[in-house]
Amino acid sequence: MARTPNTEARRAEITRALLTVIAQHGYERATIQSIAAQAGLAPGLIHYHFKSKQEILVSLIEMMAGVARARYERILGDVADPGLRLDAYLEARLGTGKGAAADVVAAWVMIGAEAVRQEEVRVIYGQVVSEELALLTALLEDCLREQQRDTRGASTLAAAVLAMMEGAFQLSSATSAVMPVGYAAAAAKGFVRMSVSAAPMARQKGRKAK
Amino acid sequence: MARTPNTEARRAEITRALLTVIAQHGYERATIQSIAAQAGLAPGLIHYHFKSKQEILVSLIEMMAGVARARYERILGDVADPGLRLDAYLEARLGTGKGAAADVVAAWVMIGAEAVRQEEVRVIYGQVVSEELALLTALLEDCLREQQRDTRGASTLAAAVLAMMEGAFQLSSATSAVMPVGYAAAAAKGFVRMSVSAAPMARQKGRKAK
Amino acid sequence: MARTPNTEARRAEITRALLTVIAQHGYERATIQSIAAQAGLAPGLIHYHFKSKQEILVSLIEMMAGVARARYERILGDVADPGLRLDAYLEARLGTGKGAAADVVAAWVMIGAEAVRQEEVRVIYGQVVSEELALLTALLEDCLREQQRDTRGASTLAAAVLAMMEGAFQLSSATSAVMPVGYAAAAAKGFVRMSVSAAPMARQKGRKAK
Amino acid sequence: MARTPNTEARRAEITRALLTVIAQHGYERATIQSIAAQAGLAPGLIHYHFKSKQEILVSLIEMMAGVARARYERILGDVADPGLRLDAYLEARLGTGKGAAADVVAAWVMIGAEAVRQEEVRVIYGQVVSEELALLTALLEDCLREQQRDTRGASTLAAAVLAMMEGAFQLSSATSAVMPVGYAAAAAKGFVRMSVSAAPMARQKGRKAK
DNA sequence: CATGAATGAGCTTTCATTCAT
DNA sequence: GATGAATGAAAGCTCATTCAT
Repeated sequence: MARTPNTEARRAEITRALLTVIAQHGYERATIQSIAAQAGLAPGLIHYHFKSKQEILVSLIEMMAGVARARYERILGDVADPGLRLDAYLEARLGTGKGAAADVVAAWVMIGAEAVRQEEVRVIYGQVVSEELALLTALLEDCLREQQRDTRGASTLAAAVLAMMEGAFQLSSATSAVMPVGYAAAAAKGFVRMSVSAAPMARQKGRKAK
Repeated sequence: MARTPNTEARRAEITRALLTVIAQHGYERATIQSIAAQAGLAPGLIHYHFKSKQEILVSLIEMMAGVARARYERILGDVADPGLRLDAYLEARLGTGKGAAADVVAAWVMIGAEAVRQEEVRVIYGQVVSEELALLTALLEDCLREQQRDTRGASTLAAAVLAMMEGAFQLSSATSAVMPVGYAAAAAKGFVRMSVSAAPMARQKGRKAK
Repeated sequence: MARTPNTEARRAEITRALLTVIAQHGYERATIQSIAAQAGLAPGLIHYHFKSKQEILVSLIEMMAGVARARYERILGDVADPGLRLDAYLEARLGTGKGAAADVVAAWVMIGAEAVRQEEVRVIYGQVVSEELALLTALLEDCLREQQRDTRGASTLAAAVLAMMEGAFQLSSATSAVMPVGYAAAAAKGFVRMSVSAAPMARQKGRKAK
Repeated sequence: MARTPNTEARRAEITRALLTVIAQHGYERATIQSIAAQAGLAPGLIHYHFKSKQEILVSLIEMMAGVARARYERILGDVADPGLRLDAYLEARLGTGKGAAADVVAAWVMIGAEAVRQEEVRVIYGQVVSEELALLTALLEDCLREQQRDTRGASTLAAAVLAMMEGAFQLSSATSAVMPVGYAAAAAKGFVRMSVSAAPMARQKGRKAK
């Protein structure tokens, strides 16, 4: 008798539409009209499912974080060797498959810019970055530990790798043909490998440094 | 009754005002009114000196590029040793002095986002990035050459370092207290040093590789 | 499969919900959604039972008039003495029990404002006011007649008392702690008593003045 | 060289336009477009001179309060006798001259309704009502004192008279031809006169009751 | 050159009403 | 009867740009 709710599906559609539009025009220029057009919906419907435009943005960030999380779990579940796991991670993030997801990358860059000036976005963006940093730090610690090296530099190293990734996204989105193709994944892998090899050995008889 | 033309000075004032405003609010939200207020000028005067808001943005990018260029020439003029020159460069870009110029960094991040969606901005932004890439490549080649190493990987390495720099700007502007402090300069220096050391030796009697 | 029609009950629920919402937000801001929420019903149901939002307002005015009418009949039925009847009426309208019905008073004030600008509301509101005026006039005439006084000033006097009542509603709804507490009932009673006492005596042998 | 500011004049024009529109349509339906049209201005100009629609309303209330204040000072300055001053006041507020200012009365009624639901409006409205109450109380105290009567009931009496005035405004705006014409001024005068005469005498040898 | 008012298009958001289920 | 999604026409507000003074 009653109508079946479809809010979750609609919210997902609208969120996806924002991703597409934001990748091309940025958040400010992603008008409700354009989001609705992209989703094939009436403009008024957007605000039926979302209280504000900002809320769609929050939903998008959460969606992207969720997708990334799921992907890593899948990828990392298949590989046991720490070095290979790290390579797989970097490949997944920076590798050539990226071409298929240019709009995801561009959208992420736009979200990063929005985080600079909007408190609420900054908080959520910071959480996602934190999570990523923690994941990367853990992967690096595994590599270091395998080689009986001191793990204390892991988080700094992770931050540098994360910066390289974010910068690669930025430059690939904002410049055309300026940057050498495919440099990022190789460079990041090399950076990590060299850094791990250069890390000091853990103290012989000590337990893990706290 | 002849007036001293002050157009150039006014343009510079307005351009600097845009830098301040854009760092806080982004380009879209940097209204003519707010730029004028920041510069202490009447709103109507802005469009006397600039044809459009976009033109101020272009002027800002050029100003930032010019300032950077001047600074590097000064810094690099004092140092002869290639390794030290590179260190000086990275320190200047990523070092602790950056705190004093947080708004410059934030403005640059905003400009980068604007480049994603505006053709004209993208072109100029790309030129600046290209220049930076060329400078960094040259610095790296000097280092490699000094150690009789093959210089062919220089531009790829430069791209990776540039990405790390841009990413560090982004993350420092968009997150608070998420990233370890001061990681970027040290990491970039280490990355460069290791990469140079790991580069293959140039062929002994060969001419420069084409 | 025959359903028990519950339209009348539903209409009453919705009408009561409008009273609550209108008291807080006024008629314009009393959205269908908020009325439905207040009534615990689905939004779509409102327009099943009412053709338009305006129709709910009309229903509310009629309901309030009906409630008032029923109350007066009950109150006035118990008292025989004209002076006491008038006092009972004024007490019922302006007395301290009013606190319990602050939302009824506020809603009535909002309806009064709506009457200023909507022809249809004005007509119904005018009918209710007319009825009240007639009732009050009759009560006053009884008092005057009991003291063998001329009843011709009754309707003017009634109008003044009605104005005082409406104004007291307005001021109690729109100001906090500005007006002395409980002034209205006492003042109105005093006004009426003095006015009745001051009215000229009816001509001895005359029939009732028409 | 510079353009002469005309903001104050424009603000006054816009405020006057709101008065006219609000009298006909209420505050909610007084759209920026309609206010601009009434004032003969471009819609965008409204928000150049006022930050928000609400701010125009505040300006209107202040203007009305100012006008009333000025009028009373003029009227009351000419008359010395307390009883005549009170009559002059009531005549000015409720008398037949009111017809010329029907829109002022209607606007005031609409503002009163707005005060019920908007905190900010309620505060300002309350201040104006307070002022009026104080003025009326002072006038009444003068009358009572002249007759050596106790002045303690003045503020309650003033409140009742004020309520009668506000109610008369309401009923004259919201009903057509329901209320007897011109009842209000006469009734209020009578009410006041009787009340003053009925007030207890001040204690013989006492100084003025505090 | 300088000023500040003026313009109008476009934005997000609200909402009465309709309708498929 | 009942539900909740869908629609589209405003609404208030912002703002780059223009222009009279």
